[in-house]
Amino acid sequence: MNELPPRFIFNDIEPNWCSLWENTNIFHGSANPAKKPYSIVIPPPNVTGILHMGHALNNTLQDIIIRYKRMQGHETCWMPGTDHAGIATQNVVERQLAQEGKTRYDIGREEMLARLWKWKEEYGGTIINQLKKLGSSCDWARTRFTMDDDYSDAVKEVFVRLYEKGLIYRGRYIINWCPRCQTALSDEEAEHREQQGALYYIRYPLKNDAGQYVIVATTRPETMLGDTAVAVHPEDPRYQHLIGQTITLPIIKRDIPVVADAFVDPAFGTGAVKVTPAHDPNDFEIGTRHKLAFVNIMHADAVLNEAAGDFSGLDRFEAREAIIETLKELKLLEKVEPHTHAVGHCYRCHTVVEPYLSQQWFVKMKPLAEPAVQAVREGKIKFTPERWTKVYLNWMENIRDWCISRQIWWGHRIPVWYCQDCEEGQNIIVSKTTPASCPRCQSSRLIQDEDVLDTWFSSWLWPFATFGWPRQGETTDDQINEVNNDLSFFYPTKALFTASEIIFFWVARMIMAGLEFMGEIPFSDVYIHGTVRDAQGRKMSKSLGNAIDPLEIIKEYGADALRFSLIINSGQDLYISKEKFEIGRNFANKIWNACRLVLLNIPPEKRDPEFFQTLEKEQMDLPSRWILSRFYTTLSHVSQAIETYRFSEAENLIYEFFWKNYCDWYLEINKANFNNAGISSIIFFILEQSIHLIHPFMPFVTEEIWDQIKRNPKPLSVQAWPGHGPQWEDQKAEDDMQLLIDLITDIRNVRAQWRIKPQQEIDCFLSSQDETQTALLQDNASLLKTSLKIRNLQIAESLPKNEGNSTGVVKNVTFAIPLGNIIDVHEEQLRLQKQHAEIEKLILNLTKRLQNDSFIQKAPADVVEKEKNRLQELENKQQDIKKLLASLG
RNA sequence: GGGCGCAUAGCUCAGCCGGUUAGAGUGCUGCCCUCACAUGGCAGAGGUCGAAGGUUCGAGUCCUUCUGUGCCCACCA
Repeated sequence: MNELPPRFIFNDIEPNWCSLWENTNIFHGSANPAKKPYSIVIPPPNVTGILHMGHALNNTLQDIIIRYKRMQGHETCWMPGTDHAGIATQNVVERQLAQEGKTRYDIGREEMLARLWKWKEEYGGTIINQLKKLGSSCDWARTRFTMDDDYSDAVKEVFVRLYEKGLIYRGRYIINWCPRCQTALSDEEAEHREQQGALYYIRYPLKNDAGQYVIVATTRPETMLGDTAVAVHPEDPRYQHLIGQTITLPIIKRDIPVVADAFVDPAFGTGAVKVTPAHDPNDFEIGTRHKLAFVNIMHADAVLNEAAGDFSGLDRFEAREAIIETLKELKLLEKVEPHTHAVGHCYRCHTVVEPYLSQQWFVKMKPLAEPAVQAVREGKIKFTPERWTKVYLNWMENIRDWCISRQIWWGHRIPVWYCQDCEEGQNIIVSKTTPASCPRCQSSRLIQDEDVLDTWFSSWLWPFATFGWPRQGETTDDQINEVNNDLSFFYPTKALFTASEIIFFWVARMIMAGLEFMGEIPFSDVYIHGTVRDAQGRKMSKSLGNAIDPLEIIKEYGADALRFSLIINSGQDLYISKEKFEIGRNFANKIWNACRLVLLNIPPEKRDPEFFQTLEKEQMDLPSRWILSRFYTTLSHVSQAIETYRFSEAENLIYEFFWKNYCDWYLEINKANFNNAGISSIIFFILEQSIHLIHPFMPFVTEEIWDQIKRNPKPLSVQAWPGHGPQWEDQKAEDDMQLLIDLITDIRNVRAQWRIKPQQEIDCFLSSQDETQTALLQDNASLLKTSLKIRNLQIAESLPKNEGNSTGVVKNVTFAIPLGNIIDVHEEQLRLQKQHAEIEKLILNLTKRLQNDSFIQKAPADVVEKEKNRLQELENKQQDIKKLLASLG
């Protein structure tokens, strides 16, 4: 045991535990009717992902609770895996291609998919390995990918079922289009950011009234090339005469009508709106209502097309400039006002998205949302913190249809075929497998839809597709049976941990899918943790260069340090700088060194954590009764905190107990008492139990210590959580010990004040009017003597005459330290006077309160009682201080 | 434009149901390299709990308004 180093060498130790845990498969869970299930599913990181602080926080939280539940004897399963991340992954491989000077169209779909899979095989495991380094106790053997064969099967099954139910439809609508990725995006995938733009006021001349014009205002003047009407509010008095008139659209010279539509807000701009049905969602509505023409002026890459006349070939932003110039020349630009507005950006490549008219597949959301709203309203699913409930409900109640088709190649291809020999609109075949012929006309000229599904259309099945759905019940072979058991055993899962940004993308949709396909909620608790930011409050990002790499922290401070530090700061959003991780590093080191002290002083044959339990509690000394009480109250508070998802509080309790109680007091007091069988039994017991308590938070250092202790061949990860010990909880012991601690602290203060050398011994007189207190002091005389380096300790009814004593009062105990001529009487007086004044103030306030009839009548009796006792105590103390002052002369 | 947070020691934050003298970490000051740990020990200084009202016997804690700050949602072109 002598080779235990004085530092916790995490770099050597952590990888060993990672591989041992994984190789022994101890985190594997399977249907086990003898135990209660506890399951969570990981929010699958993108295969393109590399571990950032958000992942580290998210996964540490999950690991804490799953380790805790595992130790409590649940059959646990933490399902790991990755998400194929359609657009993100395709972008990565497209960038590789670009270096070869190629695009995906150059190499074709098949070759591109081959490259994508190759990339996935090569790099897709990166983040999983990084999660392992964190200590995540996932059921690694189960690791799933959202494009695994059976997972794809689930996705197709879902598409077919929804289609057959009439909840999936195809249609031409305005969607968010990313001109760079050249695909449709859902509303959630368009991130709106405030931007400084301009509002352009343009004159639109009336056709039959030379010189007259209407002024319209727009932020995107280039879209005027696609205008097919001008709209005004039907009751706007300014424009009554215009309704039904014709306008000649400048530049393009198209005749367009003025229509009346209640959508128009008369207060905004000029109250007249240009209508571009093919390039704006509202205009699309107006266009539909008034049967206007839909003129698309852009190619898929946002370059203007032939419909733009002279401007065709220009990019949309170039066209904007050109149009403005032209309008100026034509004297049709009335004015330009600065205008800030929210502009949508692609959440993957940050290009400004274009509202674009195209044919896409949609999911009708209202019918799915209703039960999902219900489940949350009825409290079947609870959000923590609770306030996110409202955010969820608000979104769900205003939910819009979900555009699920993407014009990319990496993903689940839409299971739809079009018959070339059937009429448009009647030619759709939806099928899980490739159909041989058209069921209507038997033609075999079928073409599969080119598009793939939104990545989230597979992610939303994660809680049950990962457990084998939908093969459940389809066959009876043994392997499938096991799958079936897993699904019914582990579904629904218990808790979901994620960040607030993901509520709409994923959480809400999983709830809908769970209810729709499993008939049951996917999880009962949703824990929303804070965002990790840098010290200035900015989001951590690679482009800002302010990111702290969790892997760097693991290398420098250890995974335990990373985990502990993140969690202790996780009460709200986290503002992280490197120094924040020192607390975890220092604590891990402290635990390690406490272990060294204990192991170096108690040889293996003498390690007996059961021995003390054969002793009568009354025979134990105060510090022992105190530390046992502290341990068991801490244990129950920590358990409670974890159960209610108050993780930072749990860590605070542990930190306080282990460091401040166990190390600073119990071990310090008993350093010389290792040969006492009772004491060393307790020292060992508390150490051993503490590492159980700490293990979910800091698995590596505790596992290593457990290994050093060698009490049981199985890893600490699968040991039992400590049982409760109400018989050891002892408030009296805690109070008594606190008195001694306060007394010792005060006397040390005196030593420090008068510059008494640490090694110098002193004499000390103690006195108390209270018999039980006197007894307490006498019983613990040796503790006081060693803690304070006291040569002669005298406990008497009164203090000796003051001849150069420094004195003080703690509760009802007075003390005097004879120091002779080093005492400056004046300073000593000042110190006591200051104390006296403080107490005077307290007494005054308290007396006032106790004299208030309302307080006596209305406050609870125990509060009044407490206050009375406190007043009594303060008055005694004041008397004591007066005496001490008098003795100074 | 709506909605939601946050504001407590120099800094970062705890403070659950309103009830003793508001806590911790870090930083700062002083003393200690005492044979587990200087990533340590002991002791200390430091707060009118953002502002103003209100409810209450009693408010950091509940209510209202305001100020500052952060986030989310939204089809005012």
